[in-house]
Amino acid sequence: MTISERDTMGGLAKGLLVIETFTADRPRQSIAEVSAASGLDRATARRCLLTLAHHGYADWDGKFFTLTPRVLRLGTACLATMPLPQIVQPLLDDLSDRIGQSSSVSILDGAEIVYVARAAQRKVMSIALMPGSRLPAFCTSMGRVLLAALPEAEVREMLAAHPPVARTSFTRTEPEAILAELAQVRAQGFALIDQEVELGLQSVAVPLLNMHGRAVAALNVGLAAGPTPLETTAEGLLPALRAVAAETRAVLR
Amino acid sequence: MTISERDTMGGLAKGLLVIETFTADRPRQSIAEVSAASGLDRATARRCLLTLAHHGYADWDGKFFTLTPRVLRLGTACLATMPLPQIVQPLLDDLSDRIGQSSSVSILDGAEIVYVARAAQRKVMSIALMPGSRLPAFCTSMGRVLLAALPEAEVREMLAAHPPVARTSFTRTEPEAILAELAQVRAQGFALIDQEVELGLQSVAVPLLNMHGRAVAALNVGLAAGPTPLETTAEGLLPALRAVAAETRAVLR
DNA sequence: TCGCTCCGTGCGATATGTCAACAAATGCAG
DNA sequence: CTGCATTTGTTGACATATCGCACGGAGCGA
Repeated sequence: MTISERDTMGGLAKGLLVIETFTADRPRQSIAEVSAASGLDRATARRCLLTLAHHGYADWDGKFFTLTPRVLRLGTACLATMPLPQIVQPLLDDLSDRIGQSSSVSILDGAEIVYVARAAQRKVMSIALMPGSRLPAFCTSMGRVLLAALPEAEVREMLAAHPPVARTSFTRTEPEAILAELAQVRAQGFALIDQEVELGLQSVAVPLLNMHGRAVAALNVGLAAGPTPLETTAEGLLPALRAVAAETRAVLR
Repeated sequence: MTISERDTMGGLAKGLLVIETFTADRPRQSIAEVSAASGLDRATARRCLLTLAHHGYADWDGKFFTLTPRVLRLGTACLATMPLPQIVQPLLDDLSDRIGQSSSVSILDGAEIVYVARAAQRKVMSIALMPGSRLPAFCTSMGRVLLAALPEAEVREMLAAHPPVARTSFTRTEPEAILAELAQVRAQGFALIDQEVELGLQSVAVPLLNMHGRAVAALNVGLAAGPTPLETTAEGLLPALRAVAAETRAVLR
């Protein structure tokens, strides 16, 4: 059950590391840049890049490497293995249609939430969210719901390892304040976020439990901040959210 | 420029192959299953899987392996390196808003188109499309536009390598018919699809050219099939599509 | 020309793939 | 339930691939 150091392939891990060095800031990299970004030897980085290029995962103009859409296939191979998106997408579409707001489903990956399905309605967020998009867990409604399902010690560790960074003046960043919020979320069964991710954006999230009662994902709806208190608006939305959660429960494992 | 067999890492290629063996049909696989699906030796497949698990790309319950959302990060690393999605997303949002239909941008990857940005409006398609989703190029409006930009010999080869499969009774599958369509698309500068992907779904696409005049992507809008002839509806939509294409041209490389 | 950085390559040490053997698990027939 | 056949996971040994280091050469700016 435990993975011994002996039966693991360094080359594979290094190659994946190389892929991850490509970011929006560095879409085109030379061998030396990848080497610096990954900490690998230049010769090794070169072999990784050439391998990626040879198999169509990267393009090479003799100097710079770029990732190709072929790499996307890896990610979607993963999304495709999740039953969740397929199950919830129609429910999200329907939900968004009825309440007139964007709704999303995400799961937790470390200290981040990953969107796995989304029905966009009107645009309130400045950035486009899509399946695969990531946001920090600590300041999002879905993140709060998912963190609340974890042992407190684990969350404390996570916050220490990834110190919260404020995104707006509303963002709570002190670990103790966040843990207190989580306790409340745990008690009330939903999370409210008021402009902690982005100014003007509020949201409500509930956990999606599987058949064993474990929170495997979260469902939220976004709102444009208005004069109505968030609590009041949330009251109105929660039944619809809970209805979706109830519908999915039986089919999630 | 040419990649010699000597400077490639077998392990990396094999690991990526292993990741790609996970599909919607086979989300949970044992070592032997992966070995069979990838053609690798059981011992090798085991090492790949253990490596993936060790680095958080896979989960292991002692018997079956599953991919984790960590793998998604590879795909999004790739999406993030593309300037295209960020550039076109706001334009798509605006376009969809004005014409009241879903619009998307995709690029060509082999014989498939890959969605890189999308503004969903109402739901006409049975399956949810999202960035990263793939459809065959030969029967989609965006695919036709992108194939039309390729040398005919290349398309002919591609059609031979990936024989078209009919998705509806409207789908053209004979290579010659498709090539004829492509010639027309090339001549008129846009593509129309009438229920070749899915019954009840029509669409119009135009190429997005970069500053050098090369078609690097395609833009489309979907329509619910109705009594109005597709040509007529398309007439009305094309100016808006072309306006977006013109706006993006200067910034695409 | 010099100094610098970067790319490609040769080499010894090490990691790793392949193959075969083995043990445990599984399935099946009676 | 038993015995047998088959599949599966794991391990060991050996040949080979690959890593990381070091070096040489090319490009480039001063």
